[in-house]
Amino acid sequence: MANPPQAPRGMRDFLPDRMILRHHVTGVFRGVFERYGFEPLDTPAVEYAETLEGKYGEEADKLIYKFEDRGGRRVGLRYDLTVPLARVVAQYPDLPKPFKRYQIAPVWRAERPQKGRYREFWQCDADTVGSTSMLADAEILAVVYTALRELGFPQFVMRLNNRKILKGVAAFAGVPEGEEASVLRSVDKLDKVGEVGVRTELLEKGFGEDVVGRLFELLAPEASGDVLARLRTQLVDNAEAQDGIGELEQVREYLGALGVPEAFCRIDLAMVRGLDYYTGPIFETVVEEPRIGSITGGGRYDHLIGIFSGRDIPAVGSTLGLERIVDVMEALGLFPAAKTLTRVLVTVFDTAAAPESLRLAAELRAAGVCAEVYLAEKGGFRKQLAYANAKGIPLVALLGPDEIARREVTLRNMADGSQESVARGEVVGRLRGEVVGRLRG
RNA sequence: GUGAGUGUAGCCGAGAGGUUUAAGGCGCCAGACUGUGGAUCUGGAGAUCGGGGGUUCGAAUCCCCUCACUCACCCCA
Repeated sequence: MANPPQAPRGMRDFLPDRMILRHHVTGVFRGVFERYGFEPLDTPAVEYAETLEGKYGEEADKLIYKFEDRGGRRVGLRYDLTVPLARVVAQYPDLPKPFKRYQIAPVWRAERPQKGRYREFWQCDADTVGSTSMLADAEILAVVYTALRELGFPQFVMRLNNRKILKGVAAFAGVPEGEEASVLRSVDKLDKVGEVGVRTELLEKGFGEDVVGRLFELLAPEASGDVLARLRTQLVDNAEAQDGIGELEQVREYLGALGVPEAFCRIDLAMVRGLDYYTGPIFETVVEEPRIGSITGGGRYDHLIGIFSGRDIPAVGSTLGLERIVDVMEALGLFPAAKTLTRVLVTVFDTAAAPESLRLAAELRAAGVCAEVYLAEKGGFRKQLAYANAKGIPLVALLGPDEIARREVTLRNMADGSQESVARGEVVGRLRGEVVGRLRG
């Protein structure tokens, strides 16, 4: 083993026990997406490089996996699911609008791997294309809320902000033209490094005391009262900011009507999001424990599709980060223990008895029960029970010469070792309740 | 891309230049228990100490390079 085989850096294998958890999560997401009327879409892992480039921002562009195909064409692995969606919408102009799609698929980023961040990871996106209404934005947030709640998350915070407000804040503070992004990047770290940390960083970047001071006049967390009402008066002269404030007020109202409790949302003026293409409301979800960064992220991007089609089409959406969500759920113990989906192991006593075992397994499967046959004609029940135990299969159907002669099956419960004899004809009826298509809680 | 740390059997992990023919635990295999798992006992297999080069009479132990992993920065799910 001079050169042990391994998966590429930052990319991982998912063994069955892991895949069961991931399927559980994506299954819940798919159900929620479809319940809200989003339809499935898939796109290639590879896009032409020019499709991907110049959409995310200067820093992010460097993290796109790029290479040449056999024909010398510059291509790249998709960096997210939003840009491919924009491409699709531009390419198929006849899609009825609003177009609501979801996509659950891997994306790639050539970053240095770290806690909660991988080079290959899955995003679960829901986006609405063709509506400028805040109904669409609120719906996206409701989808995120519903999905996380359905997974069993007891608490999380969806942070809301608006790019239009951020622009207004920068203007109010007197941030020089073209320096807004730099300022906002620092502001984004507020919850991480604190006000002092952000002030220090901004001063180090060369911004004046007055600029930084005015910035924090606006960013000051509320002692009481309403952030948006306060901003209304502070940014009274900035039409765009007023617009953004109005949007958030509307989102807030709709969210209430959609049944999303206020405790799960927070207007957070210091939340920025890194991607360039956002134009209006932006959102992300964080959990207190464990600290792992955001588990969802999204926002409105009214000009992205126009880059491809020449005609702007408004859009809004959010992504749910599969690996981070799985990581958090594990840390929180939100997964029921399950190493396998198989509910019953049917034993094979010997060559002569094997057909009986196969017949039983076939009947169980036809009834929808996940059933496995032990794949050897010898070895004894000892080995077969040890196998069931190791795999975590909860039930074993023992089928030896005695049972076959008596037209019975011995059902053994692996959890407590209890056994009972069941008439051969009643076994399937007895186990029908064991139908499983997914992880059970 | 920048910085720091780690790398010893499938996994965890002692050893820190010379009785190391490299502990121990988990797991694995076999037997006690030839129709019954998870407990216990006994025995067994499995490592040229990430890879390459160097220093030395002697290297898992020191130096250099390289690869991988972890953490932080940047950025982000």
